[in-house]
Amino acid sequence: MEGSEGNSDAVSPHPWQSYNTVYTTAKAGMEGVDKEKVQRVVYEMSKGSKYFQNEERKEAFIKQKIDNMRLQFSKLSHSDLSHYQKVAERRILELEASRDLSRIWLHVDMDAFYAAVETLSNPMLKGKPMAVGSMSMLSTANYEARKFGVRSAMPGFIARKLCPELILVPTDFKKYTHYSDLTRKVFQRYDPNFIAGSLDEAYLDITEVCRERNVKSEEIAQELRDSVHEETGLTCSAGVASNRLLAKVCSDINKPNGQYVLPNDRLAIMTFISSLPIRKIGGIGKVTEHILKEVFGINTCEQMLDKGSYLCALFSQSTADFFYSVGLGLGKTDSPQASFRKSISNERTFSATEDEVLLQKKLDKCLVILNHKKDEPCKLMFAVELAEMLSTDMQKEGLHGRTLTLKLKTASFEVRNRAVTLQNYINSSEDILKHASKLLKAELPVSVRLIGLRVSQFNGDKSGATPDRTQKTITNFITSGEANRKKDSFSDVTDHDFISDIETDPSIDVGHTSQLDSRDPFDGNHSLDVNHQSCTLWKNDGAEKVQTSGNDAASSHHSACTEMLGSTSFQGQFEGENVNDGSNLLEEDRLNSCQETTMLWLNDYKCSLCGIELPPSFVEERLEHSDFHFAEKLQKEESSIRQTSIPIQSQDQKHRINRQSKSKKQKLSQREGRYTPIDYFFVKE
DNA sequence: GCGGATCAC
DNA sequence: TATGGTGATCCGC
Repeated sequence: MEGSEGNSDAVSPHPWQSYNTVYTTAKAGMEGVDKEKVQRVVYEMSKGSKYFQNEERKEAFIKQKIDNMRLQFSKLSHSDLSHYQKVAERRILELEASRDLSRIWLHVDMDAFYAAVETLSNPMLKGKPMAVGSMSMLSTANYEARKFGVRSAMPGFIARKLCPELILVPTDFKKYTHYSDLTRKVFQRYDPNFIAGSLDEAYLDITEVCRERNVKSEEIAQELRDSVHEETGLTCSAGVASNRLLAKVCSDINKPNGQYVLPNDRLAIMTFISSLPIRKIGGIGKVTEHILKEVFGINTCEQMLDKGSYLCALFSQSTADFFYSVGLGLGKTDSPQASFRKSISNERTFSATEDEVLLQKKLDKCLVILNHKKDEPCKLMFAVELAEMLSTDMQKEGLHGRTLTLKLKTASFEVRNRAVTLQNYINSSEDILKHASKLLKAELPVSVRLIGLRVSQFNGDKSGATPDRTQKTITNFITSGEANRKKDSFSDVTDHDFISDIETDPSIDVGHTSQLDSRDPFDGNHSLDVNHQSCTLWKNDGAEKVQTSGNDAASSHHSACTEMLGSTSFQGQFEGENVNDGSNLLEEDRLNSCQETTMLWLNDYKCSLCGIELPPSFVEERLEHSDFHFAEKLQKEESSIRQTSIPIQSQDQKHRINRQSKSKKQKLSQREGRYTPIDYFFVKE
């Protein structure tokens, strides 16, 4: 399958057309963009990269999924179809009966928020194409830049190709938080229980305001937007509708600096929904859109109802319900009290470009900490750092969890998760590290570009023990909005189970509105964002105290961590390293490494390759250091071979990856690969 | 309970 | 040179 893709690449005169990126989907500010050109540039810049290859792999997987569904689809008999037709009709009627037109929801969305804030603080940027982020990743772009096809989540180096004049501004999260706070003070005046979706958007139930002041929702929206502009200097867009799903769609319609009101009228809603592309709906992303289009020919929300019988035939009930509710324009209308986090995590991608000197400094620090930390192997450095950061974060919120998940992203962008559920609840860095190490060691050797740790199943989280709370009738399901499958869908879970945790945590006020999503996803310095990681109360001004108190500590901790993290050479260690766990399996590697060592150390303490000095007593450390050079050497050789490698080899790699991720047995066979000499390093991912 | 995938921001 | 981080949910085992 991958081979045929390669062929079509060579044959097709426009190969970029088949490279499906998310960058050309219709979004605000993308009108009039030469999509063909954007597609071509993105393709040209990506072609051949590890990232690109992984995208192709995923694409092939989705195609297979689509083929499978088509097959299932074609197998449906007439009697099947008539049966499903009845089921669908009944379901749709039930959902229709749950329609609630009594509330008025407003969705506010700041226009190009980060970019707009940066322009406020530096007026020189005004009118020029600009984006916030780095050469690796953009968080947002202003409207001048969007004209060139520059988009959020696009790597900066591709954006520069599309728009050579593009100005890149690094993220400054403190600034965005400050302005976000200002906007929220305005929101609060209209709905004290507003839902902060992220730093730059919020949902407000303006039913009461409209009623009390006897004003139209349209005027409220205009007034709110004017207030936001007056108090921040920033523009925003708003959408008003009978539920949150529709309000969100509406806020996008007249963006930027505009608004759209959809009346609380069934006919108006059905008309509005009828021609709406499904991709506009929150929860329907690239893949779902693709599947629905390719398998059922569904492009608009209305068609969700037309093809209702197929949907309930091939999807689960909850998924089909979601699709139907989209077709009917139904959404959440309730005001959730609070939502509690269900997991906490920490992950880091290692930069591939690392200065040699910097690298050495890191290694030195590694050794210091290594010594301090007793016997922790050097290559678990990343895990050490992550565990410490995670533990710190957990302690800030008084969280204890019993499930630990290790996330790895290999050099070929394949993502793997490995989890354990423990008897006891943990939150110390030592405990986290102990179990993370086990999980990690079981995966070695592997070349990784990212490591992540996540803890879930918190002490006091009884959601699994009270399934009756989440088991609802179909009517409840829709009216409470769970059919939307969106993040606060469990907001109706009562909070009595969490009280013990909350009360012991000084940083959390009872009755708070949580903002789990407020962390800046793109900010390299995101650790600064302590306040948004914990639950913040917007009903109280006390939240601000929490913010400032956490920042400094996190900041200094972070800077120490970033210096530690991220180097190609360390990645190499994950491949060629020798874990000091006494395992016989590893002994051979260790011997090899010792031979290297004797060649390496001058007068028993000075490295002949880089000059670092490690006292004779630092036996383990010197061994690790040797491994480092050894891995480095291997990697250099590997990359030089890869540069001249032929496509067949990468095919081979893919097969190995696929096999290996299939079962645990395969993982064992991979481990046996340790006995294979050098060329082993060239074929694994 | 685990792991892969999808989605949002 | 170079394609992120955090959290949630669903599905199939």
